[in-house]
Amino acid sequence: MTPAFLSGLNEPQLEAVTLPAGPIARQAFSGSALILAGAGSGKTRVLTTRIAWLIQTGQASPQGLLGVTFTNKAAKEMLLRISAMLPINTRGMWVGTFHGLCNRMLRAHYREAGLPQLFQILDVQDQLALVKRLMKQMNIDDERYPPRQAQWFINAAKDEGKRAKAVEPHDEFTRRMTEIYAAYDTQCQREGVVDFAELLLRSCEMLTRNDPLREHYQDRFRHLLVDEFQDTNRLQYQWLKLLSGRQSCMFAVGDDDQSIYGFRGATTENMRHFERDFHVEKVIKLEQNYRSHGNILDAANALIGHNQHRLGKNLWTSEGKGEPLRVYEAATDLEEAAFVVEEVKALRNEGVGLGDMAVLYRSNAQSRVLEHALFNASVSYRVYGGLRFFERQEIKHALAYLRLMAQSDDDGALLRVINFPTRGIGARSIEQVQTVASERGISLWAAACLNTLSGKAASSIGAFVTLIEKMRAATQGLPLPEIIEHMIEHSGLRGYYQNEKEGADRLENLSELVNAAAAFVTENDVWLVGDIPEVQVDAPVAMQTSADYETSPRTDDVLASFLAHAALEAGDHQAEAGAEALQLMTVHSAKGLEFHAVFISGMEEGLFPHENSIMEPDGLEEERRLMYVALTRARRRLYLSLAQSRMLHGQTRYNVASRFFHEIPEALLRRINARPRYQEARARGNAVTPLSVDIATGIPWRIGQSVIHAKFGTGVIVSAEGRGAEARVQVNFRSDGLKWLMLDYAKLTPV
DNA sequence: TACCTCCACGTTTTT
DNA sequence: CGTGGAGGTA
Repeated sequence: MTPAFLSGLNEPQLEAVTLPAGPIARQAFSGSALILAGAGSGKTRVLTTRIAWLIQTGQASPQGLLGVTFTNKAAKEMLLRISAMLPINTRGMWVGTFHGLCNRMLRAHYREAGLPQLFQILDVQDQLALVKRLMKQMNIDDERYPPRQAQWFINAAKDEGKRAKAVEPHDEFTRRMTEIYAAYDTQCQREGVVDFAELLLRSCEMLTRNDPLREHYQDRFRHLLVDEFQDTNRLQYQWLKLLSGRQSCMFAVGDDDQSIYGFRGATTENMRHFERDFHVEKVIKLEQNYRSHGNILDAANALIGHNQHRLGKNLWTSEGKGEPLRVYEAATDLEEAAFVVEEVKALRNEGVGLGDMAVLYRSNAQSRVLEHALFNASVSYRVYGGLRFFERQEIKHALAYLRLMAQSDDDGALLRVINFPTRGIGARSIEQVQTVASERGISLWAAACLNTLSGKAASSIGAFVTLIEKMRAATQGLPLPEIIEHMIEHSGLRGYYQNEKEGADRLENLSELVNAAAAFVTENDVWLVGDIPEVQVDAPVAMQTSADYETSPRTDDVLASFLAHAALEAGDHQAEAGAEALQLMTVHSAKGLEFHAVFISGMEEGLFPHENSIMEPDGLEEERRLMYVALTRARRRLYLSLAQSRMLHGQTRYNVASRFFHEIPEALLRRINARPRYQEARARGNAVTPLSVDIATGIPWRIGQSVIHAKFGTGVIVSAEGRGAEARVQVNFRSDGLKWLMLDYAKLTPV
């Protein structure tokens, strides 16, 4: 009998879903599979159907498999689809993000991991604050050693699986960074906090060190299924390997052509390593695309074909060719934006939903001009990438109070709120506490609790300590939303924002936090008491038992879970409000999404591909993959637009068209306007400055003029100086960058 | 302590 | 051109 959920799959999809797995072969890991799934080829469907099939056919129990994704959204989607196919409760399944699953594991085995029971998770902001604090304490010059770079260094090292002592310092800079890293780790341990990368690293170390524990999980997870495998970094791959036993089958789905997070340590090498380490016999390719029309796919295939390092695949569709790609060349960024607005309005009038259109750009800075134009035209739009709910100032303050109540050694939390709202604890008082803390190697909270402070500090800080302890005592045993309610009231946050002029929104967000907590409790009650106990291991190691969890969840546990949730799932980048809004986002954010119509704006050398990427080893190839992602977002209509001049960093820049135009067959492109000429643009009042050179020759050289040079190829005149025979122009060449040329000698041809 | 002014900086960012 | 952080001043 064929399960209903298998119907409608195409041949390779079906093959992937029903690939024999398990102990058929004797070789370790055999049965593992790599699914090379192109954009829009039904990757998520294959992954979830595979899970359903494994369970339905009795090859796996819901508890015996592990499903890993990168985003919370993908994890939710996966669970949703599984429960649509099978009548099972997905709640206790180990399906989640790398970080979420690591968090779960570390909570269950906090002693083995060497962590306090209620360890807190630092988000990016918290982490940076800690690094800064530490560097100040260590007297490190933050000019020579910028804290951001230290943070980057630490995360990069952790993503490689390296502790400070494993880093080899080649020079003074890395030596210093390593020092900071070591101190940072010590401090985190002292405070009982972990950053994102630490969740992974700590899990890996625990599993490596603790044989019974590792064997327990290896034995339990017979099937490991990984989404977006091309985005895994070394550490994540190591984690997956540690969880795979001799009986385990790994099912990895990914697309090397959509690997766009190399700058964060993701490496497609993992795909090659995977084939080798897990004895993958056959790579299944999903190449039929269900999203886009043929011309769009042809363009994407042609473009990505310029990359050298590929596993190789070609998308195709059974749909027609559709429309050509529309290319619009504007004189200025303002004109480009105006074009987008007009076209969006036209499409809307044709019946295309605003929410089914997106404007993509390479970098966030490009959104401003677009927003401005859209706002003036009263087109509703939504920009991705703003502050998320749990990252808002008032929410961070509230969370800091909660963190302090749960786990007082959290210095970052203490520093955030010890004088917010102001309660007369100035820098001097805090300094006193810090001195005591560092002298004795204890947390700020512990230092504040000692009676060693003098003068004004003693009483004000004593009052703060009492405040926190009172709130803790008063909320003991209360449901989470009431705890938060109480805290907002008694911490003084409510009072503070009530007096603020712009406090209304913030107060609203604080109420929203209470709602979020209520929702969290409702959604997770089973998880808290029901799931963790089965992680019990009967092994001769000291390990907490299920008994710890069988009673109803302690207030602290619920609070800690909620705080972890807040850190790991900071919320949507912006509320879903008004789905009928044009979507504005970076190409990175667009990954995984699709739209009827897509505008890729800023198709210029220096912007896309980004100038900084050209220097990096795999930089251009990653930019091309990024472009590939951008192209494949569109279902029916695709616009590529560029501006000859654009305001960037307060200066007008003149860029040439992106090289990616030359990598797409001209037959697929339709240029929908004549190349604007600068004179005309100027006449229309656009900022195109005439060249200050004396035009003795009669050739109307102008700033922004596109030219061709016999040796350097195409470029744009960027600036000029001198007159007559002395006249020189600076030209921005596509391949060779900026060059100064004597007008009299260089044989420039206007384009 | 709060506000203001000046200066430096300016890819991408699932967790 | 805008922003955010740091530092100075009322």
